[in-house]
Amino acid sequence: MLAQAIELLRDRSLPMLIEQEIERVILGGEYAPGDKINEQALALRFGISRGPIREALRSLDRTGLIDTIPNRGVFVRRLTAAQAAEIYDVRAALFALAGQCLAIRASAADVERLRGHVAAMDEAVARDDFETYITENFALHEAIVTRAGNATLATHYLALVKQLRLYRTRNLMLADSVQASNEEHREMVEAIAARDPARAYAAHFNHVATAKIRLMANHLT
Amino acid sequence: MLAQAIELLRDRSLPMLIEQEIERVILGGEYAPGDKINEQALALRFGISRGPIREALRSLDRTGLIDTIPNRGVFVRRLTAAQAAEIYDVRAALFALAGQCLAIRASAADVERLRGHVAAMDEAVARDDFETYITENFALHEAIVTRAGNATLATHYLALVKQLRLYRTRNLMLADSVQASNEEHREMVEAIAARDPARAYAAHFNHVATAKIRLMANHLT
DNA sequence: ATTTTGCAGATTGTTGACATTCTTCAGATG
DNA sequence: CATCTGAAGAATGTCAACAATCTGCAAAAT
Repeated sequence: MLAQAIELLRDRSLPMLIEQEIERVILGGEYAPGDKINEQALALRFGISRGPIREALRSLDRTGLIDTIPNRGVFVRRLTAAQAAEIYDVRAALFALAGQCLAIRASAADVERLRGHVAAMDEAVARDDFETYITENFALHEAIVTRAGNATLATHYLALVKQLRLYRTRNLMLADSVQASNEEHREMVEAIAARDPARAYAAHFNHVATAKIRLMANHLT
Repeated sequence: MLAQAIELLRDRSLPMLIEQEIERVILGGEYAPGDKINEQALALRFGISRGPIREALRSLDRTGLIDTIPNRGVFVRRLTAAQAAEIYDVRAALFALAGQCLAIRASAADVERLRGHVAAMDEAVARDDFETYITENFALHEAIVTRAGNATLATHYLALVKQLRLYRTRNLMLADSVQASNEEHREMVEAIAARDPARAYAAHFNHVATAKIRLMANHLT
């Protein structure tokens, strides 16, 4: 127990842990976009002083999850539809690059793993198990991005996805759109399996571009 | 004078100013990659306490300019050749997107401005004025990225360029490579002027990809 | 001779207190 | 009645001191 706690703090400082925790709180929806974040309240909640809290907030600010206004405080970032669209465009470019890279260097194990995620999503759709679908969906995207062999790419991509979680519309994925989305996944994975970089690039770009359109259409309702 | 200082602090807090200053010191080469950054020394240098210094460092850490090792301190980030190559690949993808976007929405004034930068670089090359060339070169890239109409894209692109400044090889641009580079600039700008997104995308991507090759070749010498 | 141990100094981590700024709202003013 | 003024309370900004950890080196042990 103690050894575990020590191990935890070996390369994770208190501000880093606090940052992770505040991020969880924000993305978990406990604070809504636009809400003010009170330093004292957080310090009290975690039983520490305001110093580490402030350090964590400076980091979250750079991550794009909060807005800091001097002498006014920090607020959960509020994304406009236009900003969300911007982020989707950048994300599409990065994801396409990831797909292209992975199509070049993917191992047989990589391909097998990706196919596993697609199959799991197929089953989840059949079972109307949306929770599993969402988990597997993220796992597939993360696997593609982290196995692409470019850590910088992965970092920036994941930062964008985090920011997008601040843009919560009625995010109820319609059953048929989910199925269509997984067809796109299949094309992505098969392009990678075929070791076809151009095809993978197109499939990955198209997937995010389509997701953007779906989201924007959803936004109008 | 006072009013100016007050105005400066209106939406720029002390930690933000300090962050900018530390960044300047790092990118200015005063600290070399791998060097340890002493909090106390910085606090003394700026005549403030360590609190704001630490906040600035947490932000710089997320920016990717420093590495933080708990209980050991912060160090100027050291980029390997492989990491620099990674960053170039991501940068190429983002810059290509910027070129594509700008080709769609550029105003006549935008095109004129871009052509002005290219012309200034032509003149600088003729005069062997490398300093001006570098300034204009950055100005052109920044103009393209900020006028592309996607703030997220600009933010991430500029962050990558900042990181690349940590990778200093013998960065003496050879005279003919500079001229070749400006020919690429001309093609980029003319593609934008022609309002041809696909051509602009290709020209911008090619420019960064070529720059990467030049840098990597340079690295082997 | 090599490794280990154990200080002493230096550096990072954290805290609580104080200074400054902002927010709120009641009361005054036109 | 609307607007302005200004004090009280609360929140952010900064600091200096203390605690915990690391580094370097000398002395001891194998």
